[in-house]
Amino acid sequence: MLSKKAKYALKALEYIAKHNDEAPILIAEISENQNIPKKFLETILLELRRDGILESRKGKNGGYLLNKKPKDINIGHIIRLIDGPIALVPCVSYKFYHPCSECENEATCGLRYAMKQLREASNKILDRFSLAEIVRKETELKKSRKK
Amino acid sequence: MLSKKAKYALKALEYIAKHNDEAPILIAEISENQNIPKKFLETILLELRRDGILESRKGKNGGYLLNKKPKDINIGHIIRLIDGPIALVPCVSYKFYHPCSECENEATCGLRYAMKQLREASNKILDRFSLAEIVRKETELKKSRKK
DNA sequence: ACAAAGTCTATTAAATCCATAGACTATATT
DNA sequence: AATATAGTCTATGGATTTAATAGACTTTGT
Repeated sequence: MLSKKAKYALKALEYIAKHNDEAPILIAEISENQNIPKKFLETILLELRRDGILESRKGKNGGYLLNKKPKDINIGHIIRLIDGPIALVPCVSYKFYHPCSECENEATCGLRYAMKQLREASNKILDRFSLAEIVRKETELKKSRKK
Repeated sequence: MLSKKAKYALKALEYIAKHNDEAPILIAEISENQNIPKKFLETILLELRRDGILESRKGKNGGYLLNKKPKDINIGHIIRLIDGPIALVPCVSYKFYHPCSECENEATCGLRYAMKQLREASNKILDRFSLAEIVRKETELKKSRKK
């Protein structure tokens, strides 16, 4: 499961993406609208800024802005940034590769083979979803609901 | 990532599946061969037995046996049993469904839509892998290595 | 000068994970 | 019947991670 932190990060980014044409967005505003503890959110946004996803401005009229286009912000990337590997075992992770301590032979491990298939399928899906796509899908779902 | 417990469970089952024609298999034997702390393994095997995957015999000549055919033991099931949901958010989990506390409208949530696609892709892969398939793949990989 | 806003580091409380201890029960063998 | 073997069960402890908060600091617009 995603940690709350990761979910908060995604929700916050979605909120910012939706209001991105306008002025910088306040932490307090995101916190209230998305029901995220403000102090916790601060540290999350900081992390996203350090990664280059967000840009921030201090002082009056300050706040957060996207530093990339929504279509270039991939949700798999966000999840990995906050929660670490998506793969279920370290020995099949690209970004966080690390041999499994117990395994003798990685090349012939049947379980690893299965986990690799799973990772590949997961990545394929995650690659399809950028922030832009999430927002687009959401408005589409809302429209088809109203009818 | 899988917990150690889940990985131990899978490794232990794989070991038992490989030796299933013969007499019941000792906890101690699995522990030594797979490098799993014995006491920890006890509790894991107990859990698998309670779920009906394993059968046990007490006393002399006792030990553990599979209670199902390897082809009917699905690794997704094992992972869910030990670690809980595979889905990344509770609101798209079949087995552990639970609405996301923060979300207002599940039906129109863009993130949920993405997570649902991911869950479906994951399940599709996991359904392909039974214990039998894992063991088969492992021996196949070993053969092609020797050539 | 001052108020608004983000920055940074440290700390805490609760939960979860990994592992172990120890007393108990059932079974086979002699 | 006695004994050794092997699983059962409950409780507990330490380590790590997660979620959240505190508080002092910096930057910027007016």
